[in-house]
Amino acid sequence: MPESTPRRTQAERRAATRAALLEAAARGLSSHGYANLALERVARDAGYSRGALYHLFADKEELALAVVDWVSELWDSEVLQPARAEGEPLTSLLSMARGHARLCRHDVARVMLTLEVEFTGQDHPVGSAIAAVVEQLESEIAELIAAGRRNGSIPPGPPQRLTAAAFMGVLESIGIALAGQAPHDVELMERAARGVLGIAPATDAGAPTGD
Amino acid sequence: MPESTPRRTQAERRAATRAALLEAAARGLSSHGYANLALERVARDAGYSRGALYHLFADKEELALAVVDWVSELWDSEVLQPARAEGEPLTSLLSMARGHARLCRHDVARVMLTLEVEFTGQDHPVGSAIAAVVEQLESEIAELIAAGRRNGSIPPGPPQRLTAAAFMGVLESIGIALAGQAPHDVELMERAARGVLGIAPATDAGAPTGD
DNA sequence: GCACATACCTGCACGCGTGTAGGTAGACTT
DNA sequence: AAGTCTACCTACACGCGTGCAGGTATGTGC
Repeated sequence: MPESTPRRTQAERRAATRAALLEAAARGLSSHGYANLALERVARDAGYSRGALYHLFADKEELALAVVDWVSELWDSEVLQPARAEGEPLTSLLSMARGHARLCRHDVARVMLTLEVEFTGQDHPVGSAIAAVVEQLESEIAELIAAGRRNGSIPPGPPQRLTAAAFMGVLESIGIALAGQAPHDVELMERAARGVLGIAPATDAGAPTGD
Repeated sequence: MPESTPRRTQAERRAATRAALLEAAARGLSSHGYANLALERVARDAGYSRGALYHLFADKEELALAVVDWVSELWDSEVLQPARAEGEPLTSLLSMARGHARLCRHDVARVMLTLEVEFTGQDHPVGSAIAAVVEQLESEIAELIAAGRRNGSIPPGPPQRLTAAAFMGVLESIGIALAGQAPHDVELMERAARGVLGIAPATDAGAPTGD
């Protein structure tokens, strides 16, 4: 939003509008996808007109790529880094699952899923961008799985790449299935994560049983 | 495809073209989504022109609804019915997981995921249609979970509706993650399914370990 | 075999969305 | 304080896709 313009420097204005547009674009992409997203809506949503948008971004594609970049960095700092801080591979993976569950409340994570689904099969720059991000994440996951299998905390199973892909998919799907839910989600996310890894569920006796 | 027209009755022609258009539309929806799907492409893909399409379907919406119906019935006969044939709830659920893994090779299952993602949040007739289908499936899954928990084959856990939603999500995500893969997918699908249900992995010793 | 119905096609009007050009008001330079 | 630069807006041209109307050819009832 352009606020009441209390005498700001140009750089500040630029950064502020850019951020507002990026956030609006992220929300738009998350719920409407790329092709079905009208830039008029994005700009209007952020409190500007399409002119401002085209002044800050070359075209629709560049805007989407910026969003992908932003989301990717968010995921990296909010989920990946904390997970890496854990020493043990399995603990790292479960930490990722919990972190992702938290992130999904801001519906930012939905952007990834939406774009991934929309572009799989095509070869569009935006599609390649999220594909690259996902690929990167899956590599990291695959390595953790390998390490966990080596030190015995994760039992053997299907090939690492496949398992990693499944792990990633589970994170995404459960994330959207439970977006904006009660803290149950963290437990469900962990159960599912353990499942793909082939690990027996944590011995929880006090879990709620019905609905 | 219109074939070399070896003297067919009108009903036959109608049915044949309708089927061809439906299949092409399903493929199109699966890879391009609804909004981004050009009917010219669909018709051309099926070997006809847009005129034929508008002759058999009132508009784009009706076509999409027909596809949803078709896919829903396919899922029902190929996955749900066999699963229901099993007596035990847990066995039924795992059967569903395996059946879905098989179906995903025909990329028909992708249609559901694509449309679901595209329309969540909107209130478009097509969105409501797949939402209804998914809702129906989740109900069925929830009941199976409840039954399994009652007879002790499935341990207690988060509320049934949530668990069912997660189960469904896992089916979809793993389905697309492994579309067109080797038979590993069935095992991975089962592991993940067991995971959301909170069940210890099957004691498999002979599974491949690396990639 | 003639009139009719139906499968299917081509051409047109309209809406919507992107990208661009030209204009205004506020910020930086000297 | 005058000139320039930049954030931002409005207005237009263009492409693309949907839906419809009018046409041809092929099956169907009498």
